[in-house]
Amino acid sequence: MLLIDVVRVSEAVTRTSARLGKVGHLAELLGRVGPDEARIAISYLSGELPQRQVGVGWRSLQDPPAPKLVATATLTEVDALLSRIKAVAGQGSQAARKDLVTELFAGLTSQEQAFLARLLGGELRQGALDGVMIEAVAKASGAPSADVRRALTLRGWLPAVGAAALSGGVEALRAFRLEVGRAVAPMLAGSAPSVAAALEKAGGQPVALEWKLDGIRVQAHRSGDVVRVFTRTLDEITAQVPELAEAVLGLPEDDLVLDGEVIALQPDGRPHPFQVSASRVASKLDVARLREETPLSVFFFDALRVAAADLLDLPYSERQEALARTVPPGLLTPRLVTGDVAKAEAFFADVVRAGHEGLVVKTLTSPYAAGRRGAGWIKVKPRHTLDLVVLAAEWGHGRREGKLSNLHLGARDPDGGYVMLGKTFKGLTDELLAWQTERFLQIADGPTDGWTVRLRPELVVEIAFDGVQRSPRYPGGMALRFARVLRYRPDKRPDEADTVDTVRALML
DNA sequence: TTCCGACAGTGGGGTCGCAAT
DNA sequence: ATTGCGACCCCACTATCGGAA
Repeated sequence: MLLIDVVRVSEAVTRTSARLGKVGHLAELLGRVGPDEARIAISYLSGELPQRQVGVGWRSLQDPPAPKLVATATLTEVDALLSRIKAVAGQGSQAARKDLVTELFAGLTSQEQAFLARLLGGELRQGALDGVMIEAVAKASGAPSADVRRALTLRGWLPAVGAAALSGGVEALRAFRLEVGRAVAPMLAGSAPSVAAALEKAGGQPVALEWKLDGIRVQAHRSGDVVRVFTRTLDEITAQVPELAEAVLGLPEDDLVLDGEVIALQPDGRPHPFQVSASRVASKLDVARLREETPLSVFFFDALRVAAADLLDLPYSERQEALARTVPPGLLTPRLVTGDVAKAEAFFADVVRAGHEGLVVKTLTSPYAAGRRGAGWIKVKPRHTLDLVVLAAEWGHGRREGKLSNLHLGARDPDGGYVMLGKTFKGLTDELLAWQTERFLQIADGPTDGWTVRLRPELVVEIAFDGVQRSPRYPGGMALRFARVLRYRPDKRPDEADTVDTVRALML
């Protein structure tokens, strides 16, 4: 199959707004792709590369070579070249990699070049990723989408699942099993604004409340004396977290898959800032020294496999029993089972007082349904707010083209002026985007680089955020974590906005 | 007919490792 | 030594579609 066939389908999918229409276009193509190329086609059309990353980003694609006029490149050829680029990028020379990128793009028409550039940049933007592709694979193969989804949970990679479905149908899908040593797609949580709201979502039944630790999600696999550890995106980090391997090897079972969180704790048990945990887990050099300085702790909260028995389909309460039989209390995430709102709120106050992030509320009956947010797990975190001044705004991309979107936020400096604390584009409705674009252009001030529009500091906006973190980037040395717009405050003047001192107090 | 769950899109700050400057 | 880039860790929120109620 030619690359251009895939590009044409991608363009048709982009033009179609109805989800079922997108599925139809994708399924039609999957119906005529050969078995060797199914994996590649599914990968490209769900917005990823079979190689995952190849070390080529938007910057490397700034000056593409002259395009060809006739499309002749096959999927197999393009895939092989990308594999070579990945291999070269892994062993050094930027120049060699650049030559291969040029060779690849020189063999493509401008239409194909544009597609591949977006694919490499991770910005396909055709309105279809895994969710839509699952339906397309189901339609093209004749298998129920539930079987496709289930196989994806266990295998963690849709192109492999899709290729199996297209060649072997539902039988092939049902042959996928949890395999120790290969990561499972992790179960994700939705969110609620308060503990009471989370309990209500759970339907008034007793629920489990678990401490939410602000570290790195880990999935630990043990087979005999071999332990492997994976992140939420299924990347392996075994070498970076030796503490975790040792902890798992100390357990009485040797055929295990556990779900948990690693976090750097201070000697008094309070958590380090998230940056410290993230830095520790990301560092690959001199891990032995780093673990002396910043040891990691692990807390497990779920068991997917214990003593060679798969537990994913069991209700959460039964997985908990298996977990408690296998893992000593010191390695378990603190939890409380209750249906009582007052008790739940007291537990929430406990976790916040201990310096942790919040709670995850879990229904006792839900199976381990990977990849779907909001089903059985709901996170609750405390929310801070500040009234800040809009200092500038940036023009948006994609569906926000032509709208001023990303706000630069400033706190008032009591000595005069404003100190920038970060940016946000979150929480804006289309109506608000339209309003602020018009309003900002009235108060635009000073030169623009064509991207950022500086504003007279006149508008006050109420911002919600999760916390204040140290920042090397901003002049005040601090930045807001996960800032989002709640509403504009036309009732407030800029000289009534919150001050940098208020923000600094929140960081301590 | 209305409601609501799932999905895609739009980007945020911080950090590491690597190659080039 | 510093800088630019790619990748990935954490993530909130809105709009939309289409099946469920």
